[in-house]
Amino acid sequence: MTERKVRVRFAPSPTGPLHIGGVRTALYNYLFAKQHGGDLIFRIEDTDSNRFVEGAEEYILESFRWLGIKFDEGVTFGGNCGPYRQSERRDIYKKYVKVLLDSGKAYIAFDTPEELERKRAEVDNFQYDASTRMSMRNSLALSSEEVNNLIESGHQYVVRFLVQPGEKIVVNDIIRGVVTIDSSILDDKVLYKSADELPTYHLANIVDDHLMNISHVIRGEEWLPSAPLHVLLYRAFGWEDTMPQFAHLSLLLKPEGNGKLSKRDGDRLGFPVFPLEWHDPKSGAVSSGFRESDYLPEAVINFLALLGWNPGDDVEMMSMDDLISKFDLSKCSKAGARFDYKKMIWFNHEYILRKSDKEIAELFMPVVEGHGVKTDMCKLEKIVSLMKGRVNFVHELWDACSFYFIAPAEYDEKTVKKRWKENSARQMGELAELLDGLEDFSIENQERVVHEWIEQKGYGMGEIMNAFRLALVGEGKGPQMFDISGLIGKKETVERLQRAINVLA
RNA sequence: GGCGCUUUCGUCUAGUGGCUAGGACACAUGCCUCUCACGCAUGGAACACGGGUUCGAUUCCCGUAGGCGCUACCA
Repeated sequence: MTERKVRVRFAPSPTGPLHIGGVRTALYNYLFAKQHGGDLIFRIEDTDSNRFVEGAEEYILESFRWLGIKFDEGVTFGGNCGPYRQSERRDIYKKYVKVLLDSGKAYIAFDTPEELERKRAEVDNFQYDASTRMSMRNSLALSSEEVNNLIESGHQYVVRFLVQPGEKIVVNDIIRGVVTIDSSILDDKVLYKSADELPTYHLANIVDDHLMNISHVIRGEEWLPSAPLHVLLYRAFGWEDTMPQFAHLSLLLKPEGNGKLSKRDGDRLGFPVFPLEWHDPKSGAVSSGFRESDYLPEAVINFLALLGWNPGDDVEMMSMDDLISKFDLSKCSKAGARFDYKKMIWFNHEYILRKSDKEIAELFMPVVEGHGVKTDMCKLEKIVSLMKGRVNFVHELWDACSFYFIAPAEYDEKTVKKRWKENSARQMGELAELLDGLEDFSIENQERVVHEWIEQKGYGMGEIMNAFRLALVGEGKGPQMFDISGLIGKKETVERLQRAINVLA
């Protein structure tokens, strides 16, 4: 077999925000394409006009821009296989529906949805297939005259695929190996609806993948049961020799309990399941997104890549380039993976640690300004360097370090009880005087002078430092004391000391 | 119900016909220390069950059970 150029696609339906499982599928497609120097195509599968949601397509595109997943071809990206929106490919599908009809591989059926509904209610496990099709209203059971009359009198119809029973169909899956099923369990799937002149997923999918030269279909496990049908369709068109290779990915499951991951889990446990915040145009409901919840895109990518795939070594921190070089479809796990959002938070922490102080300071600046504080980048970078290791999210930096900008309005009761002793007011008074007299207010000099003074007076290091901290911070937290006083400056340090003495005395 | 997929610590997973079954998250303890964190160290914690095959099965085979998915004129 000649080596084919790798061409893969991500083909969502514009029915709402992009689920995080879909993001992972897109990511795996991207990694696979880039590793093989291939193309990733963005196709919109909007063959169900009833489920179209305004803004969904733009949302999906924006999500991938944020995550750094790039497409080579498709809707908004151009390419030679367009149009890439299925609703704009009606004429193409009609042509292939006719091919199937003419060759007897498909037939026309007039049964209305209501009739089928009734049938399903009457007959247990009713299925439109070899065992039932001759008793239904279709072009196999009716005379061609009747069929023509029905069409000409304006009856709506569908085109169904004619499945021959009793055949073993083999699907070769990169992740799961050989999957064999009996064609008898398949039903005569609807491929086309005259009502909206659009195909269903199955037909559109096969025609497009063929016409767009797709080499590998990497998609969710929910498609595995229909893979045999797809094989049959490739065969019916005579395209079996260029049929793409399949890889069916396991699904993402709830962090706890049973079932697949849903938006409700995120709401309940406090994490997003969508890349970006989504405002539902109909209900007005707002769903949180990773971006707005302050996750770094690199962290989301890294976490998602490892959910259902593992390079086989112990390395967990990987950039997009690392992932591209290491990714391996055959190493994807077969079983579903629970969405371990706590580990994702850890990844975010690690990425904050790895980013430069400057990068984090730039992300943090709007948060600071949002609290009505004006500061300069230089100071903020210093603060970030002292504090970034303590947080999981950039916005948490504010709670961790607001004391750099704002003097404590009150003093934490428990800390006061523990750290503010009988002698504290007097000692802090001495300290204020000592620091106020300092010419050189550098961290090093403060430290030297204060330590000398503590030793000379015979004070305890802890009693002084903890009371000092309470005065500057308002509670018992923060980095080394002189890193605080040094940054807020002599005047502010002395003022805060004096205020504490007055309030707590 | 039918069909298919699947099963290693609580979670994500590595791995093997013979190993003290490895790593990470989470959890616990300790160290560090002027506090709170970070960090570091240590610890507990798994081969779903029952039959085979085999000198020996977590690993191979068959069942059972659990989990997941599909079963639309949705994707």
